[in-house]
Amino acid sequence: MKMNSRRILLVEDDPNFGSILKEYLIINGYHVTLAKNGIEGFEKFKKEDYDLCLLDVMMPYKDGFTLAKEIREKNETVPLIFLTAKTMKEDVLKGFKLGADDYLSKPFDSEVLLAKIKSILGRRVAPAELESDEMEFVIGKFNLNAKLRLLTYKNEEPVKLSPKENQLLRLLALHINDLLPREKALNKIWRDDNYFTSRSMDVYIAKLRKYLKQDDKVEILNIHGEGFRLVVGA
Amino acid sequence: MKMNSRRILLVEDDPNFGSILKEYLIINGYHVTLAKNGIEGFEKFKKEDYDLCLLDVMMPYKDGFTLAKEIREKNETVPLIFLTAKTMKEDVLKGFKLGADDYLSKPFDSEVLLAKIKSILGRRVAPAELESDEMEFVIGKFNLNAKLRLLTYKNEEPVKLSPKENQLLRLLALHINDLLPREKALNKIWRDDNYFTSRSMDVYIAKLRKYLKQDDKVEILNIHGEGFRLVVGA
DNA sequence: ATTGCTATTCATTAATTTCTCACCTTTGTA
DNA sequence: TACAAAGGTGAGAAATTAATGAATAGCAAT
Repeated sequence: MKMNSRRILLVEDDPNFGSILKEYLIINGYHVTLAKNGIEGFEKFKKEDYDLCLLDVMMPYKDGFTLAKEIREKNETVPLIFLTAKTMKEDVLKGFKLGADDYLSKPFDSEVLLAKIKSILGRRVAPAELESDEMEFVIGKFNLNAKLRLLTYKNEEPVKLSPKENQLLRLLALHINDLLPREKALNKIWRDDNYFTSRSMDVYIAKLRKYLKQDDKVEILNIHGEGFRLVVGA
Repeated sequence: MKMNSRRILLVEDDPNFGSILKEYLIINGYHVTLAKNGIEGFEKFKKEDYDLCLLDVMMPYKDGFTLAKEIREKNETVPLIFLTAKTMKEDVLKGFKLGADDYLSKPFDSEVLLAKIKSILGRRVAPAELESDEMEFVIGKFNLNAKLRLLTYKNEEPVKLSPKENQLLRLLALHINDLLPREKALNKIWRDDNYFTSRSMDVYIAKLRKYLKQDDKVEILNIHGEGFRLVVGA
């Protein structure tokens, strides 16, 4: 499929419509979190970074506008698209005032929604991706270019890293000499946390250790039950 | 009221509707140029820079889509909003593919239009994101003249490139030695991003590699899952 | 209608990446 | 010490993504 994986927060109280829409968006390469009301929506929004929010307007407990206002307080720029049953002009204008990027009346065509999402995300510069956009690291005698996924030892030929190897090493480098909690890496890179993904991560640690073996000042230590630590000795 | 009088090109064949809309936008602080058909619209577009284009779809001589295509050839980023009487899904999708930022069905509410215009102009990104207009490149022993679409090796006869070949090679050259993300190329050149356009791009990469084969210091490398990299060796 | 160029689609094959599992070692703790 | 949980690692299988020739479709200008 696509590595696209922009994160979308979908807040929709109708469980049927919500899960169908969620599926549709997932099929089209997005990473979707579904919340079934405004309260839950705001909780999820605070927990993770999203590239776009799709908000139903009519919801119990907390309507889409109130939610939008709260989201705007936390984040000035995240694009918002409102979904609404009725097409009332006042509502539309209210939505735009809250910083909506678009407005769709239900029932709407899913392809049109997709086109709008693409249009909005397409012209964004940097998505709410990683905590830092640092892409070059010095790790002992190694040099990591995370953008090109190249690991270079001294002046030798660079080694090509796979996406996962690259992300993991970059994350370790961001925490250099410090603990990188297992859970954090699993959430950031695998976006999932179960027995198998955890083992998968161990496999990647093994691969990285093999790459880093050339410089014996550099090693990846395990902290039992906690995570890993990339250390660069004196 | 507003000191940053943004320029809007309005192309609308109905003179009544056109001038009313024009007035309305002017009252709201925009600088508006009205063209009464596609031909005239394109003439005006070439003459001046605009911040946004409002295009009627159904027009005599030259419809809004054709005009949009021509505008896109000149300018990859200017926001386009289509105005249309009929709301046909195919039309909407076609519009988005041409790089529409939005789509409004007549009759629409002028305040809604205004809100959308504000929304679109408000989130425009800084010039950093604006592509350079560089048209001549040195790529190892090759020379690319992107304006004339000619690729020359040393002093040999230039090879004529097709439009797509040319755009792709130019984009690679703009990112020379650096990553050109697949998605970026697909959005810029194909304005769409699906399995088939992606394969199509691969085909073009193959063609370019064939052209560039003469200089073995020049190659297009793939970064699996990310994109391509035009490298010029030492 | 025909030609010529351009672009897309398709079919294969190849390369890369990720996941899973088996079996072994280490660590923490009762 | 002994047991359970956590970690280390090699070896494929499974899935994804890319390379590329060839057929097909589109389109503008004879």
